[in-house]
Amino acid sequence: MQDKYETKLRVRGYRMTPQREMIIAALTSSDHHITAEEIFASLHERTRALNIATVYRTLDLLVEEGLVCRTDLGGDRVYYAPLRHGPHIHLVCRHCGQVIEADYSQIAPLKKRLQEQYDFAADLKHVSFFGICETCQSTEQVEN
Amino acid sequence: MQDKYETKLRVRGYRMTPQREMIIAALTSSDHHITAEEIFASLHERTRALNIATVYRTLDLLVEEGLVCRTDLGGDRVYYAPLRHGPHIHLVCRHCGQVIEADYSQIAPLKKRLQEQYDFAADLKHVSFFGICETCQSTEQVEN
DNA sequence: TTTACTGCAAATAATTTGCAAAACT
DNA sequence: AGTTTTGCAAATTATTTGCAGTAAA
Repeated sequence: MQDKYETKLRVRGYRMTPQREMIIAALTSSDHHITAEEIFASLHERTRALNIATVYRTLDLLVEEGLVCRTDLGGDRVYYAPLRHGPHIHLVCRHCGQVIEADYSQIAPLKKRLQEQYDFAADLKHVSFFGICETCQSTEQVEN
Repeated sequence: MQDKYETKLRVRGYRMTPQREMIIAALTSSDHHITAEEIFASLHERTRALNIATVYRTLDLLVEEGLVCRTDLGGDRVYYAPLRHGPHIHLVCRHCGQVIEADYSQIAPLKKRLQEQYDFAADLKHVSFFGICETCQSTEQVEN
């Protein structure tokens, strides 16, 4: 699985290093969105051969090469995820922080309408929407 | 126009100060989204009786009181705008930075669908979508 | 007079960067 | 060997905060 990433990077002229291998492994083994800091923390407890700056640089590289998706899930940290699932929507609960992944087909009509009516080519492939999830709706009052 | 803001704040027990007046005036007179730094800069060139920290604190207050909308338009700064228009969508061009305001009705169906299918109450009142605007589409290649 | 509000300067905190040393190919 | 990549530590930058002084009410 990580092999694909490594092969692509090699083919494109990048070098493969233990650090990059670790980071890719951490990314692909996590099935959720993950921050640079989380990747660093999970790896750093085993080996000291990794620096947080390298994590950021590698993530930037992976995003630029289109192998990883960078997502804003609110808050101050940026999240990363492998692209394997393809486009999807993030439904981020403001109360419990849970992230539900909704089907991309949900916004296809919207994308079409924005193009037609505003001539705007919206990139909705990894959009995040904020709100309140089912569980928290029953607990909290909905301010909507 | 600003009077409404000031009245509401007074009624809710807040004090009215020259600084808050200035900030509210700057916000309401700007018909676009504006950053804290921009507000500060525009006011500070006339009077030294204003501090950037006060701008941030006042904006926080106005947002908490529901009088101003805080919006993430990508990039590292946060944008603010008076709520007068009511809910709307921001279409942010990644190329030229232009922000088109699209009608909220565009996403009403999406909101409904997310509620039905995922039991998720999405807050889409001031959503931003990133993409390429008409002008830039003809200039640039569309990576979509 | 009371206590909210402001100014100032220092603190945060995620991310970035310069540069010399290390290590892929 | 030659160039990319890394580690380290310092820089960046929007925003926040502690605190003492100022000013609404």
